[in-house]
Amino acid sequence: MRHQPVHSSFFNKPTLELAQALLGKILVKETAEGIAAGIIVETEAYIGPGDQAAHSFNNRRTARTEVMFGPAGYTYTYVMHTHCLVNVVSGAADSPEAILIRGVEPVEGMELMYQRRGPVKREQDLTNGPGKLTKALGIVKEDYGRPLWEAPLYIAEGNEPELTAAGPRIGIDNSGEAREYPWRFWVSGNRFVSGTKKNNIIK
DNA sequence: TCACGGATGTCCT
DNA sequence: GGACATCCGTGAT
Repeated sequence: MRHQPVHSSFFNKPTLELAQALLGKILVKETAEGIAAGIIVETEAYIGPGDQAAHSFNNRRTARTEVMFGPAGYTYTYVMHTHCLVNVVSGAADSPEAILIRGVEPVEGMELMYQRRGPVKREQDLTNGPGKLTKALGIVKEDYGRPLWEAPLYIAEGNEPELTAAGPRIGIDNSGEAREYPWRFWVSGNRFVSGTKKNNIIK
Protein backbone atom coordinates (compact mmCIF):
# COMPACT_ATOMS: atom_id res chain seq x y z
CA MET A 1 0.00 0.00 0.00
CA ARG A 2 1.24 3.47 -0.81
CA HIS A 3 0.65 6.48 1.35
CA GLN A 4 0.65 10.06 0.17
CA PRO A 5 2.27 12.41 2.70
CA VAL A 6 0.46 15.66 3.36
CA HIS A 7 2.05 18.89 2.16
CA SER A 8 4.07 20.75 4.76
CA SER A 9 1.51 23.56 4.60
CA PHE A 10 -1.10 21.19 6.05
CA PHE A 11 0.25 21.95 9.51
CA ASN A 12 -0.21 25.67 9.00
CA LYS A 13 -3.49 26.14 10.82
CA PRO A 14 -4.63 26.94 14.33
CA THR A 15 -3.85 24.14 16.76
CA LEU A 16 -7.45 23.30 17.64
CA GLU A 17 -8.30 23.16 13.95
CA LEU A 18 -5.29 21.00 13.17
CA ALA A 19 -6.13 18.62 16.00
CA GLN A 20 -9.48 17.93 14.32
CA ALA A 21 -7.99 17.88 10.83
CA LEU A 22 -5.62 15.13 11.92
CA LEU A 23 -8.53 12.77 12.62
CA GLY A 24 -8.83 10.42 9.66
CA LYS A 25 -5.28 11.10 8.48
CA ILE A 26 -2.80 8.23 8.51
CA LEU A 27 0.28 8.07 10.68
CA VAL A 28 3.02 6.15 8.86
CA LYS A 29 6.34 4.86 10.16
CA GLU A 30 8.85 3.18 7.89
CA THR A 31 11.57 1.08 9.45
CA ALA A 32 14.00 -1.57 8.26
CA GLU A 33 11.44 -4.15 9.36
CA GLY A 34 8.74 -2.72 7.14
CA ILE A 35 5.94 -0.16 7.13
CA ALA A 36 3.40 0.26 9.89
CA ALA A 37 0.53 2.70 9.57
CA GLY A 38 -2.67 3.64 11.33
CA ILE A 39 -5.57 6.04 10.93
CA ILE A 40 -5.52 8.73 13.59
CA VAL A 41 -8.70 8.44 15.65
CA GLU A 42 -7.88 10.45 18.77
CA THR A 43 -5.91 13.64 19.45
CA GLU A 44 -5.41 16.18 22.20
CA ALA A 45 -4.35 19.80 21.78
CA TYR A 46 -1.82 21.45 24.09
CA ILE A 47 -1.47 25.19 23.78
CA GLY A 48 1.62 26.06 25.73
CA PRO A 49 1.65 29.60 27.11
CA GLY A 50 -1.71 29.46 28.89
CA ASP A 51 -2.23 25.72 29.21
CA GLN A 52 -1.11 24.31 32.54
CA ALA A 53 -1.27 20.78 31.16
CA ALA A 54 1.36 21.48 28.52
CA HIS A 55 5.04 20.93 29.09
CA SER A 56 5.60 24.32 27.55
CA PHE A 57 3.22 26.06 29.98
CA ASN A 58 4.26 29.61 30.69
CA ASN A 59 6.76 29.37 27.85
CA ARG A 60 8.87 26.98 29.88
CA ARG A 61 11.68 26.26 27.50
CA THR A 62 14.00 23.30 28.04
CA ALA A 63 15.91 20.88 25.87
CA ARG A 64 12.86 18.64 25.91
CA THR A 65 10.33 21.25 24.84
CA GLU A 66 12.65 23.03 22.43
CA VAL A 67 11.05 21.62 19.28
CA MET A 68 7.66 23.05 20.27
CA PHE A 69 9.13 26.52 19.92
CA GLY A 70 9.92 25.82 16.29
CA PRO A 71 7.57 25.85 13.28
CA ALA A 72 4.63 23.45 12.93
CA GLY A 73 4.77 19.97 11.50
CA TYR A 74 7.66 18.47 13.44
CA THR A 75 7.67 15.50 15.77
CA TYR A 76 7.73 15.99 19.51
CA THR A 77 8.38 12.69 21.22
CA TYR A 78 8.06 12.58 24.95
CA VAL A 79 9.31 9.67 27.02
CA MET A 80 7.01 8.89 29.90
CA HIS A 81 8.42 6.12 32.09
CA THR A 82 8.58 3.04 29.94
CA HIS A 83 6.52 4.56 27.19
CA CYS A 84 7.05 7.00 24.40
CA LEU A 85 4.33 9.46 23.38
CA VAL A 86 4.18 11.18 20.02
CA ASN A 87 3.04 14.74 19.36
CA VAL A 88 2.68 16.94 16.31
CA VAL A 89 4.16 20.39 16.82
CA SER A 90 1.68 23.11 15.93
CA GLY A 91 1.50 26.88 15.94
CA ALA A 92 4.00 29.36 14.56
CA ALA A 93 7.63 29.53 15.62
CA ASP A 94 7.93 30.78 19.22
CA SER A 95 4.41 29.56 19.80
CA PRO A 96 4.85 26.36 21.84
CA GLU A 97 1.82 24.30 20.89
CA ALA A 98 1.46 20.62 20.11
CA ILE A 99 -1.07 17.90 19.45
CA LEU A 100 -0.79 14.55 21.19
CA ILE A 101 -1.82 11.51 19.18
CA ARG A 102 -3.66 9.19 21.55
CA GLY A 103 -5.11 6.51 19.32
CA VAL A 104 -4.80 5.06 15.82
CA GLU A 105 -6.58 2.32 13.87
CA PRO A 106 -4.11 -0.03 12.15
CA VAL A 107 -4.23 -0.10 8.36
CA GLU A 108 -0.88 -1.61 7.46
CA GLY A 109 1.78 -3.73 9.12
CA MET A 110 -0.47 -5.63 11.52
CA GLU A 111 2.07 -8.46 11.73
CA LEU A 112 4.75 -5.98 12.79
CA MET A 113 2.44 -4.49 15.38
CA TYR A 114 1.63 -7.85 16.93
CA GLN A 115 5.33 -8.66 16.90
CA ARG A 116 6.21 -5.43 18.68
CA ARG A 117 3.32 -5.43 21.14
CA GLY A 118 3.38 -9.09 22.03
CA PRO A 119 0.21 -11.06 22.60
CA VAL A 120 -2.84 -8.89 23.12
CA LYS A 121 -6.35 -10.10 23.86
CA ARG A 122 -8.16 -7.89 21.43
CA GLU A 123 -7.16 -6.20 18.21
CA GLN A 124 -7.88 -2.74 19.60
CA ASP A 125 -5.37 -3.28 22.40
CA LEU A 126 -2.65 -2.89 19.79
CA THR A 127 -3.01 0.84 19.41
CA ASN A 128 -5.79 2.26 21.61
CA GLY A 129 -3.48 4.37 23.77
CA PRO A 130 -0.71 6.91 23.29
CA GLY A 131 2.02 4.60 24.57
CA LYS A 132 0.64 1.56 22.78
CA LEU A 133 0.51 3.11 19.35
CA THR A 134 4.08 4.33 19.42
CA LYS A 135 5.30 0.87 20.33
CA ALA A 136 3.12 -0.76 17.67
CA LEU A 137 4.26 1.66 14.98
CA GLY A 138 7.88 1.58 16.08
CA ILE A 139 8.06 5.28 16.95
CA VAL A 140 10.94 6.03 19.31
CA LYS A 141 12.30 9.08 21.07
CA GLU A 142 14.96 9.34 18.37
CA ASP A 143 12.17 10.46 16.05
CA TYR A 144 12.13 13.72 18.01
CA GLY A 145 12.41 16.70 15.68
CA ARG A 146 11.61 14.87 12.45
CA PRO A 147 9.44 16.63 9.85
CA LEU A 148 6.07 14.93 9.52
CA TRP A 149 5.59 15.36 5.80
CA GLU A 150 8.27 12.96 4.59
CA ALA A 151 9.65 9.48 5.30
CA PRO A 152 10.38 7.70 7.51
CA LEU A 153 7.75 9.19 9.80
CA TYR A 154 4.87 11.15 8.35
CA ILE A 155 1.21 12.05 8.21
CA ALA A 156 -0.51 10.74 5.08
CA GLU A 157 -3.77 11.64 3.39
CA GLY A 158 -6.80 9.66 4.54
CA ASN A 159 -10.57 9.78 4.54
CA GLU A 160 -12.65 12.25 6.49
CA PRO A 161 -14.16 10.56 9.52
CA GLU A 162 -17.95 10.40 9.49
CA LEU A 163 -18.56 11.72 12.96
CA THR A 164 -16.16 13.29 15.42
CA ALA A 165 -16.58 14.30 19.03
CA ALA A 166 -14.84 16.60 21.50
CA GLY A 167 -14.42 16.53 25.25
CA PRO A 168 -12.08 17.23 28.17
CA ARG A 169 -8.58 15.84 28.04
CA ILE A 170 -7.29 12.88 29.98
CA GLY A 171 -4.88 12.52 32.86
CA ILE A 172 -4.41 16.19 33.68
CA ASP A 173 -6.43 16.52 36.86
CA ASN A 174 -3.82 18.73 38.50
CA SER A 175 -3.76 21.27 35.74
CA GLY A 176 -6.16 23.85 37.12
CA GLU A 177 -8.97 25.12 34.99
CA ALA A 178 -7.18 23.91 31.87
CA ARG A 179 -8.57 20.46 32.49
CA GLU A 180 -12.04 21.67 31.58
CA TYR A 181 -11.06 22.67 28.06
CA PRO A 182 -12.67 20.41 25.45
CA TRP A 183 -9.42 19.95 23.62
CA ARG A 184 -9.60 16.21 23.10
CA PHE A 185 -10.96 15.06 19.77
CA TRP A 186 -11.84 11.59 18.59
CA VAL A 187 -13.70 9.66 15.91
CA SER A 188 -17.06 8.89 17.43
CA GLY A 189 -17.60 5.26 18.26
CA ASN A 190 -14.21 4.06 17.03
CA ARG A 191 -12.85 1.02 18.82
CA PHE A 192 -9.31 2.37 18.88
CA VAL A 193 -10.08 5.45 20.96
CA SER A 194 -8.32 5.15 24.32
CA GLY A 195 -10.10 5.01 27.64
CA THR A 196 -13.56 3.77 28.42
CA LYS A 197 -15.46 7.00 29.00
CA LYS A 198 -16.61 8.15 25.60
CA ASN A 199 -19.73 9.88 26.89
CA ASN A 200 -18.73 13.47 27.64
CA ILE A 201 -19.45 14.47 24.10
CA ILE A 202 -19.73 18.17 23.50
CA LYS A 203 -19.84 18.38 19.75
C1' DT B 1 20.79 13.29 43.99
C1' DC B 2 15.94 13.76 44.32
C1' DA B 3 11.16 14.90 43.10
C1' DC B 4 8.01 14.55 39.65
C1' DG B 5 4.90 12.81 35.92
C1' DG B 6 0.81 9.57 33.76
C1' DA B 7 0.03 5.31 30.82
C1' DT B 8 0.06 0.31 31.00
C1' DG B 9 -1.10 -4.23 32.46
C1' DT B 10 -2.70 -7.16 35.87
C1' DC B 11 -5.59 -8.39 39.41
C1' DC B 12 -9.80 -7.99 41.60
C1' DT B 13 -14.67 -7.61 42.15
C1' DG C 1 -15.16 -2.02 34.44
C1' DG C 2 -12.41 -0.15 38.35
C1' DA C 3 -8.24 0.12 41.43
C1' DC C 4 -3.45 -0.25 41.97
C1' DA C 5 1.51 -1.30 41.43
C1' DT C 6 5.11 -0.43 38.33
C1' DC C 7 7.82 1.70 34.99
C1' DC C 8 12.49 5.63 34.06
C1' DG C 9 13.91 9.99 31.90
C1' DT C 10 13.97 14.98 32.69
C1' DG C 11 14.99 19.00 35.13
C1' DA C 12 15.90 21.31 39.45
C1' DT C 13 18.64 21.32 43.76
